[in-house]
Amino acid sequence: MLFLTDEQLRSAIELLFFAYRDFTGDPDLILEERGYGRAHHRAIHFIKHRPEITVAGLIEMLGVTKQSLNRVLRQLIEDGLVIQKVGERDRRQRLLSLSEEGAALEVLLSQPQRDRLRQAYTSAGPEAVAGFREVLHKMMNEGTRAMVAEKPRRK
Amino acid sequence: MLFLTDEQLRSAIELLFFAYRDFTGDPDLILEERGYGRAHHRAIHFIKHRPEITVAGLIEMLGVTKQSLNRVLRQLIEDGLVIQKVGERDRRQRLLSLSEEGAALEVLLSQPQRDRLRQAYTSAGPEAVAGFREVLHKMMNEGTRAMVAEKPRRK
DNA sequence: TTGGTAAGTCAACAAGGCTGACTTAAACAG
DNA sequence: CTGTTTAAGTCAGCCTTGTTGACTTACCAA
Repeated sequence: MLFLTDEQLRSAIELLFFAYRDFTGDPDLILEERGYGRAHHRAIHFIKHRPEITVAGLIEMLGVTKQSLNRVLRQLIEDGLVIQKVGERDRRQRLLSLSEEGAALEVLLSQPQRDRLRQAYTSAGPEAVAGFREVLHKMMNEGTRAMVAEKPRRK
Repeated sequence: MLFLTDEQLRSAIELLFFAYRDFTGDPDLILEERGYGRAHHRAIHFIKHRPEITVAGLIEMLGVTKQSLNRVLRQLIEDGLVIQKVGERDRRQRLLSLSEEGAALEVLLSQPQRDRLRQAYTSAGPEAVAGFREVLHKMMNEGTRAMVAEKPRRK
């Protein structure tokens, strides 16, 4: 298999490193203006796309500890970007969603990332995109795979 | 363009997040045993594949400050994994390369990542791989693109 | 000989991970 | 009803890895 040389694999490691670095670098300027970091961005992203997610659910998505998440979540709630609602089925739960202000920030933060992807996708074409998605999908751990929602969902 | 829906772009953001997380998670166990972190891994990777790189060159690749790199580089040199050689053309330069021990650790660290890629590549097939690489390439910033060496090189 | 450059270092700080211990409130099992 | 488990939140302390700023030493080059 010619496409599986050590050199191919090595350069894929670097491709991932550089592409991911540039990709995540985009929102940092906006975040910094508001005194937030990447951890805030990640929380905002998942709350946006999985409204009414529980704290435990968010912890699982992000793969961090409760204490680590709590630090950024507390700020976001205090600043009025994230809204907590007591669970109806289980009143111990706090269901999380974005306020209008929070949703606005999410759009602002993801805009440069979507622009970057759109440009790369357009230039590479649909078949390349399908391959891109397929490889990324197959790179994930078994348990992780289920976390990529193909359509927005609650939990 | 049907493949450029907002939903497609959003799920690509998550695909990248999860795939990259699992991908970089692999070597962490090995690193921890030796008291190293990801920063050490990155330095080792680039020194391995660009032997005789200068300190300034490495700083540029990694996109970190001299002080930040120095902390991990100092350890690696003290531990005998990285070797410094005074530059011949310019004696102010310190040319970096891995000792045998350092090279052995590099192999150990990159093994799970190569395994993961090989498995994903094999399962997805050559055309998907080509698309994967193309999109990643086009996602990078202009200036970053030149840093992915297609063949191992010095500098 | 002088000015710029490569490397290295010290100090201080911040973000964002972690563990461990503990509280409160609610759900659940018996 | 009682006791246990669970969801969330908090405090304290630690680590890694990034940052700025200031400064030294050695070397190159004009």
